Amino acid sequence: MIISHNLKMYVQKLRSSNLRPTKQRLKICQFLFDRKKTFHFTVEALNKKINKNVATKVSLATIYNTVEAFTNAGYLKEILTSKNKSYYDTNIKSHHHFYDEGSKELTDIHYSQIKLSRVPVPPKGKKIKNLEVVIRIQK
Amino acid sequence: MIISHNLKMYVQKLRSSNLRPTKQRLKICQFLFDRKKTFHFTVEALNKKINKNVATKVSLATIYNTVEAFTNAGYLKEILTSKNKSYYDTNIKSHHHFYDEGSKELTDIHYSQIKLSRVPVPPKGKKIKNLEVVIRIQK
DNA sequence: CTTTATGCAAATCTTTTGCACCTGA
DNA sequence: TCAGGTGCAAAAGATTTGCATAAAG
Repeated sequence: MIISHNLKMYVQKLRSSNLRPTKQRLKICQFLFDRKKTFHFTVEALNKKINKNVATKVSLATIYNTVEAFTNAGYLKEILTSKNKSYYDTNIKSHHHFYDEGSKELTDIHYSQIKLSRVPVPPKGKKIKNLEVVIRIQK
Repeated sequence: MIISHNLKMYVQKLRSSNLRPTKQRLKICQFLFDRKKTFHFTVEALNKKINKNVATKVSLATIYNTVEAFTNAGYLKEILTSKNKSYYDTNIKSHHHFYDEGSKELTDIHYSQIKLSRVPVPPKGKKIKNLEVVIRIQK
């Protein structure tokens, strides 16, 4: 296991969200956040990457639990797509996506690339949590 | 089975998409399109409704096949949501949705309610198929 | 008669759950 | 110690697939 100099930071981060900094969670934090660029992933893909060539594997259930916990804590954002697979994004800033139906790949669209000049009022008693634009593209 | 005066219309519609007008497809057409308002559904819900109190049931596999065929033919639109369930919409016109995370319900937003003043250029070799805005709401 | 669709059950895939064991505070 | 987390395997839920039968053209 690679020891990240960011480990302490992740411990704090987890603590501040009332999540115990367990080995598994820290490992997943490092994998997700020790990088220059944000990225998209599915749980299946994350599981494969995390458990590739390691002695002690993190169980799939724990990966599911952790991704959900991180999403609730605001470390990850779930991306809307069609079809039955959940995509997550380590970029939690407001932004949008191209979704290529052929390759099923997602590409970020920077927030400033889309401008909404008119947004509807939410139904009574509800407030807007977020707004996502997905542009489906094809050849 | 209720005989719709729109039956002939559906036969034509199916033929024009190279889909054989089978009993099952016509039944589903009637259920989906013989109404004043468009609506959203999941395959599971459609299956229940179609097969409620009928002598000869349409099999679930056929319902899946038909929904896919109708989507490819442009009679239905798949809606983007989180989580592993596909929603379809009989409203194929460009429009958007509120998605209530609590109740998991979708509400239409008329396309004129949202105005985009800036839309990005799609990647090379690709073109925009459609653009959807999903506004997540919560209490 | 030939092609395409249907029905059923089994298979697959993703996600959730129950529960015994472990671990961080 | 003890509440919360993990691992495993089983269960659940959604969708797909294979194949024999039936219906459409």
